[in-house]
Amino acid sequence: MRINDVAKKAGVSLATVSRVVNGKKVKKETKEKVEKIISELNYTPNFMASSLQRTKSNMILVLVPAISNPYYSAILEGIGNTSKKFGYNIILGNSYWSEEQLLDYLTLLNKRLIDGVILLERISKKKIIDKIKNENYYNKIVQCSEYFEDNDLSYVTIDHKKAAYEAVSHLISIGKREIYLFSLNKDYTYVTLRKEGYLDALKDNKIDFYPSNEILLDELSIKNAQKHMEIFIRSREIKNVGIFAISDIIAIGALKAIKEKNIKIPQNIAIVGFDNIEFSAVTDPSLTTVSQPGYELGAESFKCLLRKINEENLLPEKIILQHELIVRDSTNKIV
Amino acid sequence: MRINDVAKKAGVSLATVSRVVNGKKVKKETKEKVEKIISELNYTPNFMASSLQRTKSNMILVLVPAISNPYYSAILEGIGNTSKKFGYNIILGNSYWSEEQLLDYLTLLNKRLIDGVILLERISKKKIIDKIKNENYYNKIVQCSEYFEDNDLSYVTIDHKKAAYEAVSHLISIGKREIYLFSLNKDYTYVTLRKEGYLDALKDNKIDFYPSNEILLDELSIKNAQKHMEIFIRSREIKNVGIFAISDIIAIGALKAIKEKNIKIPQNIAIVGFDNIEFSAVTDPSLTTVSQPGYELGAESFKCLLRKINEENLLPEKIILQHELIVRDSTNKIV
DNA sequence: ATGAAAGCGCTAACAA
DNA sequence: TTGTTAGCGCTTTCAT
Repeated sequence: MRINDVAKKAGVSLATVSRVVNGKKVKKETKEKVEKIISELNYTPNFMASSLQRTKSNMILVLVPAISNPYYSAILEGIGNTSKKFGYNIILGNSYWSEEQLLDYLTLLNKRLIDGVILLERISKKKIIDKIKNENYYNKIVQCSEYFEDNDLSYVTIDHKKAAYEAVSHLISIGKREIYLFSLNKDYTYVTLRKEGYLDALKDNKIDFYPSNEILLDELSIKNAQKHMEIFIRSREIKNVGIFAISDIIAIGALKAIKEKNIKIPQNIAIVGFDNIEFSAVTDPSLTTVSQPGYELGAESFKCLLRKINEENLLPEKIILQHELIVRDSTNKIV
Repeated sequence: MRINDVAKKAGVSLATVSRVVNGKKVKKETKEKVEKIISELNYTPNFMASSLQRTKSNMILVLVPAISNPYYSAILEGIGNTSKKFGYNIILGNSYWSEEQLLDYLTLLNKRLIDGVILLERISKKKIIDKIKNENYYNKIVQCSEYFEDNDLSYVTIDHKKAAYEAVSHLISIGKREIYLFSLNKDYTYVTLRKEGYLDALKDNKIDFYPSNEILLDELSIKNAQKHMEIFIRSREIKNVGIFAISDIIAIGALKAIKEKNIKIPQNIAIVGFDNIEFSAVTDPSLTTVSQPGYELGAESFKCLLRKINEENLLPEKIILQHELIVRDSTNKIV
């Protein structure tokens, strides 16, 4: 079933059918006649043929480190709904934290399979920057949430530093002065910024920071966080501790370990997470956390990418959305 | 940068370059020469052009009701890793439980954008069956986990009925005889089968079933489950109750409501979930649940689809993988 | 308003 | 082993 079959049956040229299909100017009667035949024959244009000709696929890649983190689902929903509205399809890529995989996925741009990329994974190694520079992909990539600060790259994110500052200040406001940072041993901008926010909050409250205040996980997983919290508890006296975990995943694992030792929350340990994933509301106790506007992050990222693709705004855009501290029982004295 | 540019620079015909790119027989020296030029020019074949010619895209669609359910992440990992190994890319589709969206996604087959579909969403309405029949898509679709029983459609799943039977039998074995089913008010095969397993277990233990034993949620969400469990608790005396929730999402929401009322678990309420999502291990108490082999379900689904695409086995395959009951504290008397 | 024809970049059948 | 050439199915320019 090709455009030619439709043309013949409708008694017009294939150019006319193409015009009808693409909503170009065609006489009303002709249009109706052609549309009738199209639906009779159940004709659907061949995606490859039209993409090849238009040198545009209307597909974009969304690349995440690991889809298993529910934090991404709201973002994906935002991207998915918005992109659909504009006639785009999404390819989802999982990098599994690997730079090789990321580079591999970026070749989809070279293949002309995708028109652009929304990147939730970090841009690290020189290799990746070089590729972006050499192939001039500055207008084909928008970073979302995580970002690499570069004069020519756009991103949509939140103010991670400020959010962390507020989270830690909250711990201080409920009387904690011994505050630990549960973080990741990975070189992500958001990790660095959240640590900076943590440090600033300590400083502004005249609390000293010691390297031992920082617990670094090699891997972002509930189990791993649980393990590290068990060790943490075993290795010191717990009296009036505050924990700032840079991800709900970490906070939830930690919470489990704390509960199992029957340590009073928030009296002896208060804990704040980050991301406000759905599960953080139903842990026991419920988890105080920073809510990121996931859906909007996704939606705005797509719109930003679309501006690049359509060449409506080729200037780098740096968009910061609002976060919100959600106070729940893990830091609530009234419990 | 086209294949022709490579051909000219290498002093061969474009056919030869094509052969090198596609790993066809070419004299070793020619091959090396061409490969050198390819990497010099940084040539990547145009996906659309080769797909158009080969009438094959090496892309498949994976369609889920809602990516926010972590149950899907292991399955997606299985599909993703396996498909990558065979040179396929994945498009992820979210139907958001809507048949219209599903139908919409299936048109990607008509557009020749995808070679096949792994369906984790249900096939319901006549419309969908008709489409599959009319377009003869029997060999382009493999169902995974959820399935519609049809003589000509393949699927990869577990024995939902047996798994539910074991879960409920377990509740009975720890002394519960008042057992409620927390389920979904949706016409999914897996929902029906899990109910049948539940009913069989009751029957085999001479426990009567009353319609009031079944609590149906309109929507699969933690919040919704929590709300329903709150109503449940308010409306009856809780003494020695067992709950079988057909999804961990439901069980986790319910658990939160139970905890908030300080009802003893498992003494007064014991609860079993389904899916063994990561969070079920760190709820308080940890959740007894049925573990599905998510990664394998995904991997096998892809391999099955590949057999259809490659016409290696066009017979419908009905593959049942093994599940496992994971007993944790929500049903463990020793707690 | 419509048609004819060139060509998007590639693969594969056939020829040499 | 390699080259020539005919499309894959569509969009778009240029003519009419």
